[in-house]
Amino acid sequence: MSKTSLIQDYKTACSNCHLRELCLPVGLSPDDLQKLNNIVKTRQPVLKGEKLFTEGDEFNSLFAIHTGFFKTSITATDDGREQVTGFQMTGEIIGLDGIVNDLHTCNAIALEDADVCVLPFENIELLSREFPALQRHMHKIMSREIVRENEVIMLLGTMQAEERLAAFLLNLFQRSHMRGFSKSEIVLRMSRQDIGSYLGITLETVSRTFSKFCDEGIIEIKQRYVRIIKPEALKEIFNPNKSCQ
Amino acid sequence: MSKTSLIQDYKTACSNCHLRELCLPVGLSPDDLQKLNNIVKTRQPVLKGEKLFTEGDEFNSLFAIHTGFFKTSITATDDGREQVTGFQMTGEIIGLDGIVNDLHTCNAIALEDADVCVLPFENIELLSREFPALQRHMHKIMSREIVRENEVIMLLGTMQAEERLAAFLLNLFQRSHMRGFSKSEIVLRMSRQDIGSYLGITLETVSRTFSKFCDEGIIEIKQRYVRIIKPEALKEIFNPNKSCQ
DNA sequence: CGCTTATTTGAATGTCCTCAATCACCGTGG
DNA sequence: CCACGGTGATTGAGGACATTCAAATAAGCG
Repeated sequence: MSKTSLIQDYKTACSNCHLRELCLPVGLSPDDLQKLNNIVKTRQPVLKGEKLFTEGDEFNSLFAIHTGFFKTSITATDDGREQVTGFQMTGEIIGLDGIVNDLHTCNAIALEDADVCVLPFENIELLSREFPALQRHMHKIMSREIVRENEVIMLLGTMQAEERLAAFLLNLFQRSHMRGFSKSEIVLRMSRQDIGSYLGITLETVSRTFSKFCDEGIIEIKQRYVRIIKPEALKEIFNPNKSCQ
Repeated sequence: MSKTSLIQDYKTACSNCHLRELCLPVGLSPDDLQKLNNIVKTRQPVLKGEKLFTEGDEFNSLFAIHTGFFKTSITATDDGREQVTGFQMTGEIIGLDGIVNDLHTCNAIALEDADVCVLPFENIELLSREFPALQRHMHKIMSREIVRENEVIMLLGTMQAEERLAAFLLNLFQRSHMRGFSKSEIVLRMSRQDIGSYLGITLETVSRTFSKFCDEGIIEIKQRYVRIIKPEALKEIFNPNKSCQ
């Protein structure tokens, strides 16, 4: 075994990856866990601004984000309109949209330098047949994505700008906090344009709404640095009619 | 074997169901196909207006629509806002959102009298481990739902009212036509309120936009009956900048 | 046939968008 | 080190599209 492959084996082994609880928390015995290491083919770097995959690319693998931050987007076939469909961080899986037609139907772009674990889908299906716990986990991951998108649809269908931005911030901070970062401070990895696209509003409205929150003492914001001063106020904006029920 | 169970076996057998190509088109040998019949537990009627499941219900099964038409919706936790997340017709599978937390996270309501096949999820997982073709099919169904929701997000995030309604009509007619119905005529099963909720606009805007399409000779509409006169015009509205690219 | 609900249409209002200018930041090169 | 250009973000003013509120009409259901 070459030195290179030894290093790679070490680097890509799920069994001793500190992200496993986030990424593949299937309850397996230590022996079975070794087999799970076969699920990862390689670790692949993606530089900031680079595309991991694009609409129309052949689908072979899912990707688990080891480090870094991505956005996914789709573009209207005819005019060039872009719609950001999500932001993904450490431990999250991207590429699920590609399974149905063996083609990726969205773009995944790194918003900071990243490393992803390449999970060949054939491996996943093979191992899923062997390990019910892994099978169940894959089903849950897909279902979770469906539920997440349901929530985005709700946001886009019923909320106005301030509510959308409050929901966005709360969600981002919650996920960031789950990964061991501060509950109150964050550095946004995406532009105002990206936020606006995701929330179905213009970048100017994003900026104006941030400023409004700032004036009201709810957040502190300087460019991409955000600090939450009054989380309750954000939750109140997110659920405006709470007291009316 | 009692007469009842014989009838049920006959009624719910996938192997001789005329919808199989729509619902479970997995390439299996006749012998294997017999085993697939075990996937369906029962056939269950749902009357118009009844709920098949509700947010918070325990999740046990997916449902395949045998006959009928459903809407799925979610409601904001605090105020009562409803967001319609989709309309489902014959051959489509509902309930995928429930897998992740073993709880349904949306409501499924019959918009006309319906029959659904109850597919216990444990059966699906068991048979999926045995039949790679079924496993692959289930993955594709979930991925398809993710892609569908991506398209809804695009619609809600970037399109204006006329485009949304054009996209809605084209999608509905296409799916209806795939099931052997007319390419140009349809009877809507849902209210203007439901359409508006799905498209993120008010019922008044739905009505006004229908009237506008009517004035322009693109469609003919009388209450819930719709006839498409100029499908190209609808496609043009859906893709406004086609000629500019 | 009468009641209830769904749909259509109108007028006024409001939220967000568009267009435009200014400002802040970051990296580059002088 | 600082000036410079480019990109990203903020802010303002006017306008457009969709909403809200309201009334009238039509349709479905007992």
